[in-house]
Amino acid sequence: MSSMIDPANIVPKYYQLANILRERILNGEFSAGDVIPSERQLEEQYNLSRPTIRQAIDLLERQGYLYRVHGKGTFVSPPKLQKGMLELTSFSEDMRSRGLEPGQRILEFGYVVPSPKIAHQLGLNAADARVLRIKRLRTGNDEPIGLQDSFLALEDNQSITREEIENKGSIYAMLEQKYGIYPTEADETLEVTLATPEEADMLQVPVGSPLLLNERTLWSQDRKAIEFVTILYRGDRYKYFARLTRKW
Amino acid sequence: MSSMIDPANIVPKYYQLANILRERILNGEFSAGDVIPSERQLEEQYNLSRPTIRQAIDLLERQGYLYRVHGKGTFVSPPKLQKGMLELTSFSEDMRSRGLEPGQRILEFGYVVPSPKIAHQLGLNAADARVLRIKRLRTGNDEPIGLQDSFLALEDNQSITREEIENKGSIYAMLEQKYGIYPTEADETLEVTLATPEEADMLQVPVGSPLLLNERTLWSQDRKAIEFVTILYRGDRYKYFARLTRKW
DNA sequence: TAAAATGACTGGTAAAGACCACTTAACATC
DNA sequence: GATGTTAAGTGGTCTTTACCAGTCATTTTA
Repeated sequence: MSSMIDPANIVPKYYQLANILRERILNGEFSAGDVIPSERQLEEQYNLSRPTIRQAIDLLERQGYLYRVHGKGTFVSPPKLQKGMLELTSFSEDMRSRGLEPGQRILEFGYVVPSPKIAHQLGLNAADARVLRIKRLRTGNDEPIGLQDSFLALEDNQSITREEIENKGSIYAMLEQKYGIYPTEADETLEVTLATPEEADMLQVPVGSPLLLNERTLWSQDRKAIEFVTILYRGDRYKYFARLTRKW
Repeated sequence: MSSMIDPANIVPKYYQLANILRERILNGEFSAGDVIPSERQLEEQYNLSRPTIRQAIDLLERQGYLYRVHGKGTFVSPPKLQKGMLELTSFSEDMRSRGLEPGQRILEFGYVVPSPKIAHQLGLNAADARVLRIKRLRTGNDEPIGLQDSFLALEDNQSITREEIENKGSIYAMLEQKYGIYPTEADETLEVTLATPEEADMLQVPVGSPLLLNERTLWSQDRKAIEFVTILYRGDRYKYFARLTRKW
């Protein structure tokens, strides 16, 4: 037995159980395609009621670790489908997952009055709003990859400094640490554009080269718009990836 | 009261309740930001136990219609975030959601031995496998939009005819009706390419025009790979859209 | 021998009751 | 008047119990 449930722990039992089971999967005790113990067996093993067991399995099913087959059992998902559904990756996370070292050069930093389009995307009144604009050249292994133009809707009591951006790199990691807000939902579009002279210069490609334009609006867990960001990727160096799901 | 629970119905009660509540939201009875009746109130209104009520609300929460706040209540999500997570849209659904009438011209149809890359994507042994290849020119309002090349991994007892494709249009709708399999998960990549002479001819664009290449592997609810498909979109006519989430 | 029924497993749905944790507003106190 | 306190409301967790609905190997039956 890898571990047991601690009734005194503040962490809910179903959550503790989910963690234990996830461990047992990741440790290789259960591997892809294996049946895990039935709900009745887990009930005995961990001394929990079946609803609690089911709650834990529900969680792991939504996270992509397990899937159930009525009448047969609960099985471990193939590794392809693990790693948590879909990741709202920041540029930094994205680069690292591709084995590249993320870097950046800050081109603009400061508060601006948002354009009507951006105000609309962020659900703000253009009139009295001000948003933090951060424009950066993003690199992977020191090669230019994308031009990122970010517009952040911060609350009055929230702030981000240029230094923090320079040190941390990831805005999301910072918002999470400082204010406990993190992205939970995003609308994203991708389309093809051709490099303007200015863009071509920054990205070090010929004028008119095909680029991948990614626009994204991000919402936090309390349903407030956090950010509207556009990223212009070099067409020859970047491939967008997403994992889609529909499991209701 | 819009409707009541039918205990005799084969549809689970929690599912019936979720449908009723979704109706009440979409009808405008509850609007964005409103509190819906508390779980105890719903318990009385619909004569159900609280676990059942919670199961229904869980479902609507995952679908993005509601969100809960501990100690305060359950609220209707802003319309932006409704419409269910992320939709694995077929080309047909995709076009219709953009207000365009989907059309197609079948270019190739038949069983082929998959290339190593495609066999790998579908988790097959290239040697003894055969997959159904369907290559189509897809149109919106009769204008060419994309070149779709689809490779389907069908079971021995499953088949799709050219006529069915011509009449139905959507492969997914057909697989669901005939065999009860439907896509639940997909890996998707997008990148920029330039039109080859052949592609340019089909899509009616100049040779070398920028195109958006979308590659997708689809899995069914039982985690079997269903399809690997590439779609080459005209860069000037198509914008990819996705809604991303991370709500565990 | 082959088909049909059985039974023992699996997960799926549902009820009723209890207590905890968070939020809010009304109330009592200083 | 400002400040704590309390109580009632909310969703969050958990147990116990029951029965339904698929799956599959075994047994019975034709």
